[in-house]
Amino acid sequence: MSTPDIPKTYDPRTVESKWFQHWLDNRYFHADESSDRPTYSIVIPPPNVTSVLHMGHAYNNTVQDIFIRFHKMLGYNTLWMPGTDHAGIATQNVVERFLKKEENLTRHDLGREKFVERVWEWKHKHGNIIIEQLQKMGCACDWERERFTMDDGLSRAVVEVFYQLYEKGLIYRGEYIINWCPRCETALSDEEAIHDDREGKLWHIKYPIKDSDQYVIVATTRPETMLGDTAVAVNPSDKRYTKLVGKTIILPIMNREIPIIADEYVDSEFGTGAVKVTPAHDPNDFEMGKRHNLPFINVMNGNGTMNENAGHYNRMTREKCREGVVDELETAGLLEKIEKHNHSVAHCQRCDTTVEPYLSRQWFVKAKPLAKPALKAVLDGDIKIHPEKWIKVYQHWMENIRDWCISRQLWWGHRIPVYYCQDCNHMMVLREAPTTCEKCQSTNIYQDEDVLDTWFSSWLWPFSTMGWPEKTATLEKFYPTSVLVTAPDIIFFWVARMVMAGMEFMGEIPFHFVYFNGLIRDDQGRKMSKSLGNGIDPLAMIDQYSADSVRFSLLMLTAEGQDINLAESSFEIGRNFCNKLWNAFRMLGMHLNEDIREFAASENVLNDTNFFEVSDIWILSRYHKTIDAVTVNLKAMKLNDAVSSLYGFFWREFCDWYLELIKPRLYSDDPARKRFVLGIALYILRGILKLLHPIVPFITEEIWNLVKLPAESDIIIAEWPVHNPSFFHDDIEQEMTTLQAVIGAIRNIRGEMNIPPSKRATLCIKSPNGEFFHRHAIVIRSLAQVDGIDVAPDLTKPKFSASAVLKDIEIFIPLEGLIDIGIERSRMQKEIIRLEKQIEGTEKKLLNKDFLGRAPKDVIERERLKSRDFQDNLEKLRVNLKSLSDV
RNA sequence: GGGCGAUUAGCUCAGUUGGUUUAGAGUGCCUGCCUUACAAGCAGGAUGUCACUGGUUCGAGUCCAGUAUCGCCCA
Repeated sequence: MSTPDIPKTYDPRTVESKWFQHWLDNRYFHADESSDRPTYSIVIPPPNVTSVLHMGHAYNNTVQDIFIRFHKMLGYNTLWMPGTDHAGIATQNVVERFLKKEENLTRHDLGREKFVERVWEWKHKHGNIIIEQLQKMGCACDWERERFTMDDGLSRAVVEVFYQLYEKGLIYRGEYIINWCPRCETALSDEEAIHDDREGKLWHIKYPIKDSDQYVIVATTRPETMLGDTAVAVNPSDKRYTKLVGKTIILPIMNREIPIIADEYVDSEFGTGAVKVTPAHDPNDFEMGKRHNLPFINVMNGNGTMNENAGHYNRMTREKCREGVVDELETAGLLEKIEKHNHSVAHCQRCDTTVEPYLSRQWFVKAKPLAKPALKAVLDGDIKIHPEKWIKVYQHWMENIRDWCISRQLWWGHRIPVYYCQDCNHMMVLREAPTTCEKCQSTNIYQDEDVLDTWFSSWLWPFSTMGWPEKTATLEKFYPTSVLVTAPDIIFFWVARMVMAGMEFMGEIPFHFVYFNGLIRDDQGRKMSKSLGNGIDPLAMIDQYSADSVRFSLLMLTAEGQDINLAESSFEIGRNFCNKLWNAFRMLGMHLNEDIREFAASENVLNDTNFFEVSDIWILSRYHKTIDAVTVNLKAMKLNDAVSSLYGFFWREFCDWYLELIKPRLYSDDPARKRFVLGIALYILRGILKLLHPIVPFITEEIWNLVKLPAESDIIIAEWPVHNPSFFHDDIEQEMTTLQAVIGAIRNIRGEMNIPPSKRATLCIKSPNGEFFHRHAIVIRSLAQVDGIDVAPDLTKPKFSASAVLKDIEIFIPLEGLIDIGIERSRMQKEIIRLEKQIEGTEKKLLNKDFLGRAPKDVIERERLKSRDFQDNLEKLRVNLKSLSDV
C-alpha cells in the first residue's frame, strides 16, 4: 500500500476472523518440543464440554492469552494447552433432557451402553461450541493439542492414578454418610454441596419417656428423619438431663424404644439441649451412632422418597413425609412449638436440589497424606499465589481436609477400574480389565458400576494433557507449567487438588504461579447467573463491539484479583480505544510510503539528531519509559497497571500532544522535516502496536501489516520492544510540562471566556526566558490558537487582558471588547483562594518547631520551595487583579 | 459461630515502603467546538469532612485499635 487507501472506519468483523485463520495457517500457536528457547506454558482450566462462553471465561482466557502472547513476543517457546472436561453430572443431565424432549426416552430405556454412545454422539455434535468461542476471543492456544478428559490418553492416566493410590492404600471403599443428590441420584463431594443460609423452622417435639408421663423435648430442623431415630442425646455435663440418661424413649409414630445417651458433641445451648439422633441421616449423628453402637436405620430411597423403614410413610416424598409427620405429631399433642430458624442447607451444585446426608457405600481418597506436600509447596513459596490473601484460604482447607468421595452413581464418566468375581466375591483393582478371576479363575466377572468424580480426571490435567503416564517430550519440556490462571471459586475443586496430584504423581509442583482473577458481576455487584438473567453474553458483545474491545474493556476495568462490576455499556471503553488507535494510524498512514516505512523500521530515524525538536525528544523519553512500565507490570502480572500506562501514553501523550505537536511540520513544505517527523511518529506507533498486541491482538495485527516492511514478520511473533534508558530525558520532560502548562493556561482562559477557536488571540508574556517562547512559538500558536507572541522580561500587563501566572511566567491575553471583567475577576479570585489555602497548609508545617526539628531536610526544603512558589504566584495574581479593577 | 476482603468524585475503581499528590483515572455531568486522524472525537469546567471514633507520629487516605455497613469463603 504505497498510496494508502485506508478505510475510514475499522471493520473488526472481517479483520478478526481473517487474522485468526492466518495465525492458525502459519502454526504460530504451536509449541515446539524440539526448540531450545526457554519455555513458558499454561494449561487452560478446561471448561465443561456442555458450556457456552460466559463473561468469566472471556475474562479468564483473555488474561491467559495476554500472558502467552507477551511471552511469545519475548521469545519464549510457549505452550497454551486447550481442552474441555466431560463434566459428568452436567453432561449426563443435558443429554437426558435432550433425549426426553426429542424422543421421550430415559437413559434406563436405552441402557448404559447405548446411553453412553448417545452422549458421545452429543459431544461430537455440540461439544465444540466453547472451543470455537474461545477462538473467537483470539486465544492463542495450541489448538493442535486440544484435549478432552475422556480421551484415551487421559482416561489411561485416570486408571493409572486409581491403581497407584489403591496400591498405596490411599483409596478405600466404605459405608459413610455422604452428600447425596436425590435428583441426580448420585453421591457428591463436599465441594459439590453448596451451603446456603435458608429460612427454615425448628420443630420442638415431645418424646415420651417409657413408663412415665414425662417427655423429653427435642428440637429438630428435619422432623421427617425422626422415623430413623435410634437415640436421644444430651450433653453429659447438662444437669437438666443427668437423671434421664440411660432411660428409654418411646419414639412417636414408630413406637420404637430408643435410649437416652450422653455425648460431648451435644450443644446444651441449642434448642432444648436434647437432640434426636439419626445415625443414617446426619454426619454428626453417624459418628455418635458409631460411638454408642446405635443401629443405623436408613428411611429413604436414593430418589428422595421414603422406604419401608419409614412405616406408613413408605414411598412418600421426603417433603410430603415431613408434612405428614408434623401433622401426625400435632394431632397426637406431641408438637411443643415451631420456631423460625435460619440455618444453612446444602444444595446440589448442578441442580440446586437440597442435598441429603445419606448413608451409602462409596469410594474415597485419603486426603491427608496428599495434602501435606501440597501445603508445604505453597507455604515454602515453591508455588506463588496471587493475590496472596488466597494462601490463607488454601492453607485452612489443606489443614482441615477431609477424605474425598470420588464415586458417582452416573453412567457418563470414567468407570471405576475395580472388578468383582461373581463366584468368589474377590475384588480386583487393575490397569486392564481382567478376563478371569485371579483367585478362582472364574470368568464371571463384572466391573464396578460407578464412575469417578470429574475432578478425579481434572486434577491430573497439567500432566495428563502432556501424555502422562508416558514419559513424553512434551512433559519433559513444558512441565511444570509457568502459571495457572483461574477464578478463586475453584480453589478447592481444582487448584488444591492439582497441587496434590502434581506432588504425588510427578513428584513436582504443577505450576510456579497461581493467578486468581476476580469474578465478574453485574452493574449492581451481583454475581451473574442464569436464574437472575443478569448475565451479559460475551459473544453478543463481541458481535457488537469486537473481540478486541471486549478484551480491552475487561482489562481496563479490572484491578488485580478484584471482582468486576460490568454493564453492557462498559464495552464502549474498548470500542472507543480501538477507534482511536485506528484513527491515529490513519493520520500517519495517509502520508506513508516505502521510504518512510523503511526509515522507521530501520530506526535510522533515531540518528537524524539535527532534526530533533523538544517534542521528539520528549515523546521518545516517554515512550521508552512506557516500554519499561508496561514490561515490568506484565512480568509482575499487574495487567491493569500495564493497560493503564499504555492507555495514558497512547491517548493522553501520543495522540493528545505529540500528534498535535507534529502537525505544523507534517503540513509544512519542508520534505526533509516531514519525512523525519513521520519517521519518528511511525517508530513510536510501531512500538505502541507491539506493546498493545497481547491485549488487542486483532487490530494490532491488522495495522501492523499495513505499516511493516514486507520482510518483517507478523506482529504475533514480532520482538517485544526493549527500553533504552539513554532516551530518558527528565530535563526535556520538564520543559514539555512547562509548555503544556502554558498552552493549558491559554486554553483555560479561552474556554472560560468562551472565545471561539476562530478568534485568534495575541499573546503577551512576561518572562525572563524569551528563548523558551521563541523555541515553542510555532506549537503554541498552533495548539493554543494564538497569532503573535510578545515576550519581554519587563512587559507590562496590557489593558483589558486576561491573565495567568505560572511561576516566573505571566501570561496576558488582550481581548478588548471580548473579555468580561466580571468573569475574569471571579476566575482570578478563585485561583487566589486556592493558593491561599495551599499557603495555609505549607505555612502551618513551616511554623511548627517539631516539624522543623524532626522532619528530614529535603522534606522541609520541599515545603519551603512550595511555599515560596505559592507566595510568588499569589502576589502576581493580586497585582493583576488590581490592574483589572483600575481599568 | 470462625476467617478473609471492602468502604476514596454521581458511578466503577487506582493510590506501592507514612512526606513528589497542591488526593488521581475512566465514565457520567456542565460549557464551547463537525479545528484537513478520530463527534466512538476535541478543548475547557465543576465535584471529595478519603465510612465513623480514638490512638501512634513533627506529619496519616496510607500504620494500630475499636465501631458501623456491605460482600465472600468455611463450619
